[in-house]
Amino acid sequence: MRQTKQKRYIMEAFQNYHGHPTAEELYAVLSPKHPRLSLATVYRNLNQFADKGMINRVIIPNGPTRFDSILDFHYHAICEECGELFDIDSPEIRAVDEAIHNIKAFNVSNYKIMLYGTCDLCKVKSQHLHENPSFN
Amino acid sequence: MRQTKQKRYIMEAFQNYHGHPTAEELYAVLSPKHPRLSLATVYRNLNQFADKGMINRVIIPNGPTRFDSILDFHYHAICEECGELFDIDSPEIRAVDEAIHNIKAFNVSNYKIMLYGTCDLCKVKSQHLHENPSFN
DNA sequence: TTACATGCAAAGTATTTGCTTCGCT
DNA sequence: AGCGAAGCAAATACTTTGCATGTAA
Repeated sequence: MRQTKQKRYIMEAFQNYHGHPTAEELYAVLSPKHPRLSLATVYRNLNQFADKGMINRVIIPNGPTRFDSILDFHYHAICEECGELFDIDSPEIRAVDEAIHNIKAFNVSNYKIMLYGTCDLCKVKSQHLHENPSFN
Repeated sequence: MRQTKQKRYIMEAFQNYHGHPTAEELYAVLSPKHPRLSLATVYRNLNQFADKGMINRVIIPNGPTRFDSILDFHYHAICEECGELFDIDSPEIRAVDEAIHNIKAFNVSNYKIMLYGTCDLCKVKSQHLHENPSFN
């Protein structure tokens, strides 16, 4: 993998990005400063980084692929209220992973899991709304 | 949901289809007998059936959505050799489901999981190849 | 210098939608 | 009769690819 300034720009923008950007989102950040950068290059490089294991691809059902800088073990969860993607880890999640490794059938070598629920912020919001319907 | 002959054709083709068809695959089966049937109608009806809980939508990472007639609890697994999608159930899989229900964070209300491994047929094939490299 | 990367536009894949017409109920 | 559904084509969303040019090693 050859060093290019595009690769550096993309990796830098990715690391400064809070959350889990899509290729388009990174392109939107980079495009103003680097008008000649093309979306295809962003896609190509993010895919290359992911293939090399430098970053994580998070496939979203019914949505664009997002990328994740956390390489350590964790799960992903989508908040059904706000649509945001979150990184999740806990002892209970380790227990899920362990249970999956116990599956004997099918030579299971790998898996993808996506959790759906409510993030902390949306949980608080709906509580306030419940207590005071004019809250927004 | 209004009764139409298209709905009947699609549901019938779906039930006669062995495995997990995509909208395109069902359309390919139906199109010769019903040349006026449109792919959009197949999509619209499969989505309607799924929304009504009559059939199951199986979202495939990097691939077209497949549909499943089994409504009972089970998981899905993709064979990494042949690409086929399989229905899976076993006590170990129930244990995974249980472990997921034990997750306290994020108010997890739902999840999607896809297992990757090797199906029985491909397992046998690769054993034969191992024992006799000319096997095919 | 040469092989890989980029930019750009075009194509690809999967699916949905606008709109007119059709046909259940 | 009225309104949801079908047919068709076009649009959409996301992503990849072909090809000429650029540039890192």
